[in-house]
Amino acid sequence: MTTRVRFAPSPTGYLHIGSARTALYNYLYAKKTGGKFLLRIEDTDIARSTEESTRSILEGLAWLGLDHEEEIVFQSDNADKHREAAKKLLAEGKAYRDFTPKEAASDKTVKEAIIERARQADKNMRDNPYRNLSEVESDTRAANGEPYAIRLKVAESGKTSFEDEVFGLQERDYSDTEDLVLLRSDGHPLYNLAVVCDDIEMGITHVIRGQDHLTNTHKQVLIYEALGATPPKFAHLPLILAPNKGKLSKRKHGEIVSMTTYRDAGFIPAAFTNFLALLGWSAGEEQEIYSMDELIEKFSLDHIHRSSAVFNFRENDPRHWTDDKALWMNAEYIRTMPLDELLPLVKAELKAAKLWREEYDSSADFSSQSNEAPTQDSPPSEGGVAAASADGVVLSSSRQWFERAVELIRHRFFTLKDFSSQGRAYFSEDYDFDAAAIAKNLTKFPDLRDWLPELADRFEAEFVDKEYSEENIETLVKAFTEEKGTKLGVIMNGARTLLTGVAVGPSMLSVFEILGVEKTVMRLRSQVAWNQ
RNA sequence: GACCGGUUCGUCUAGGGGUUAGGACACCGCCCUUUCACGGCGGCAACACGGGUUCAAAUCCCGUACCGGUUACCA
Repeated sequence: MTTRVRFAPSPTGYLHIGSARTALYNYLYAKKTGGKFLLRIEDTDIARSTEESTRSILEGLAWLGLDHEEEIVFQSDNADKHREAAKKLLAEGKAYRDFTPKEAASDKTVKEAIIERARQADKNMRDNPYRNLSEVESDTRAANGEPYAIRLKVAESGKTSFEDEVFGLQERDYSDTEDLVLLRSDGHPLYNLAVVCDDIEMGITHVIRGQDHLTNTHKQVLIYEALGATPPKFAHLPLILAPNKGKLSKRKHGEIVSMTTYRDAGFIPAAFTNFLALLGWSAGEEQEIYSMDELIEKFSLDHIHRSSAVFNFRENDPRHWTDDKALWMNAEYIRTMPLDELLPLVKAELKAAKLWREEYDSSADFSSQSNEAPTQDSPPSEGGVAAASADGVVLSSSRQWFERAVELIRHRFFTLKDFSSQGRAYFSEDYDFDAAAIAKNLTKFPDLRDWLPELADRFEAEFVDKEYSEENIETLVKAFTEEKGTKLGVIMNGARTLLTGVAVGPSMLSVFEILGVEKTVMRLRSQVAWNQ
């Protein structure tokens, strides 16, 4: 039997990080077993479900690359079938009509009422006066138009049990389970009934979902039994907690738990997926970087943890605004993933920041050069820019230049956003100067105000016909430094600040070279930073 | 309250009767270097507590504490 799993979010908000992980585990399990990963939107709560949420969730899944198979099932479309099932159970005497008037209450008071009720000691779950109403009276009252809900008639004694793939044997005494409502008095089916009916209908073999459904599962097992269906296998996932080990909620933690936040913050889907996979599961080895294929290969339900994980972040700390490990992993992907996979992502980021130039896509002005991306091993000084600049042309707009620039600057970046912020100076003349960099590298050495423009003159004169290579640049700058009787670092860091606007980055020789002599000269002469 | 579940460095985790309790992130230090959030080396840091079982317990059992989930005509 091929496995069929489903991710079944309720569309009441964006895709939550915990939901995303649930979706991922379902996906991994499906792929691992050669089964199918299905999607069902649980929109039976008409009041709270929105189309926008559905769209947002779909977007989140697409971003993560968790593509579902078959048609999306909208639970509300199956309401008739759910009603039928409830009626069938009613007819078979496995459920009964409850004529207790529905209490009109807002969400808030409902929650309070639950807590209130919970305070009371052991209540009898079978004390509903309508539980044993005669069939005749029940039918009569219904025929008279009296509103009623349909409740499952849970047996007086016995217990439900199922073997959870993660938590092991689960048992619950019937006396701890109330006669749950299957159908509301307004005729709308309730979650537990809808889930069971749909899972049966969709042929779901494994239900993989959050631990918060563990007690629901007992109720659902009861419904399966009443319906005469065999329950699927269940695997409950530990929860993801906030740093204070409390609930990680949309309300309290806002953006930090939304997938769109990570997409918009410049995360790489593969990196985030990798991070998520390790939050509650481990292959039992020391490897931490896994491609999707590796995750699929190594994933198994029995290595899912039983204890919840903390999603660690520090509020009001820009450097640790989200889980450090997620940040690290994203950086790791940015600096080590194959360049040709990174390039399109950088392109998208630059496009969004209006820094993209179509020339970066064409190799037209490099007819004699190969299209292959430079590897980390190949020294940059042998590349096309140097060769091209020998003709006195600065080709800072070609495909090859773009590839080299990305390769050069990616090593210190954490997110894709860094390419358009910290790395902005590589792609635009309109970049900002970091105040700390100015203070540390410029104003501390007032002489630089004269020296750097002077250095610009040297560059201009020297590289009229000489190759603009790192080697030649180094010779020139070193000579200049000695002449001024200062340290190389003073000149280099001053230049770095003017050329890139920031205090960190790759080797300055590479920076000079990648920017080309024209921009170098122009920026060394600029007084903009000095006037800030 | 009741029912259920959990507890290994700050965080993610490995280990499931005999380990100097391993790795990763974060943090700190040193090195490299023209700076640096790259890289290299190193350091700090954990078995919740109390009883048992056993020659031996982080590991098995019981209890306690703490944390979490559920307890809706929400999902």
